[in-house]
Amino acid sequence: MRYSHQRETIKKVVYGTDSHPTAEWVFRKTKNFIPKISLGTVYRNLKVLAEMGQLSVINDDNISRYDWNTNSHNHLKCKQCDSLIDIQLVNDGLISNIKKQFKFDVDDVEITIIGTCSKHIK
Amino acid sequence: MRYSHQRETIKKVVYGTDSHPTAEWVFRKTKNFIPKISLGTVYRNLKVLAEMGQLSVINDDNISRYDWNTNSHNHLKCKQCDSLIDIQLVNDGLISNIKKQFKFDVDDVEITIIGTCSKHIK
DNA sequence: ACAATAACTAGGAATAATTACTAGATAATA
DNA sequence: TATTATCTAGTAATTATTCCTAGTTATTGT
Repeated sequence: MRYSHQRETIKKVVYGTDSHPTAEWVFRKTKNFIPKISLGTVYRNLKVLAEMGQLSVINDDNISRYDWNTNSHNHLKCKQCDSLIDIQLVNDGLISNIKKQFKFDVDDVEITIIGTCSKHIK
Repeated sequence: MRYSHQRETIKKVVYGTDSHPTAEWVFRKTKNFIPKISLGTVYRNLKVLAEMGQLSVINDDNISRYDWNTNSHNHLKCKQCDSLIDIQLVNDGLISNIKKQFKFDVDDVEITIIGTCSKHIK
């Protein structure tokens, strides 16, 4: 893996927000630093960064969003403002339970709580 | 909402499998009964059936899959065979906990356990 | 049974997100 | 500094899905 200015900049952009941005958003932000960057480059580098474990990919309503937080964590998704908020749920015993009950080797537990955030509860 | 042979057939196809099929799969299967059905019709009717609460939509790796099981339930996703298996996790107190801790009104809890199913553990 | 009509369909065009391709640019290396 | 393997910009292609439209069909009142 060779050094690339584009990749480093893309990484900094993702690391600089908690908004779980889309590729398009990262593209627009990165253009501020590298005006001639192309969308394909953004997609390719987001993918390799994810493969290297330097960021994680969230599947939100059939579009990919990216997250600098690679620790296992969960999300609150507000239907009103479409925002994703990081939370940490403790699932003590869940994984070993699944393993026992279903003979299923767990790699990851994805939990998304869908609803309405405090800002939008009337 | 008028009766439609196409919609009823699409519904039967989804209700006849546990495989959480994609629109494409439903399209191919439905063609066995209505050879001239169009993919657009399948998409439109899967959408209205979901809106009517007669089936649910699962977001799997940026493609939509459909499930006759509209009760709240969770999934095991095997990375080897790409299958989704229904499970029922009890989240006693989780929802009220979220409500209290984050002032977040919960509509739905999506849990997907990713890993390797019993068939593919070596 | 029949006409009127609103909802539905097939077929294809359009859109959105993402990936693939290619000629030229650039980082690493000797 | 020359070589070269990897990377990029720009664009074409692909995939999943939605939109559009002329024609079809289920429903309703007569």
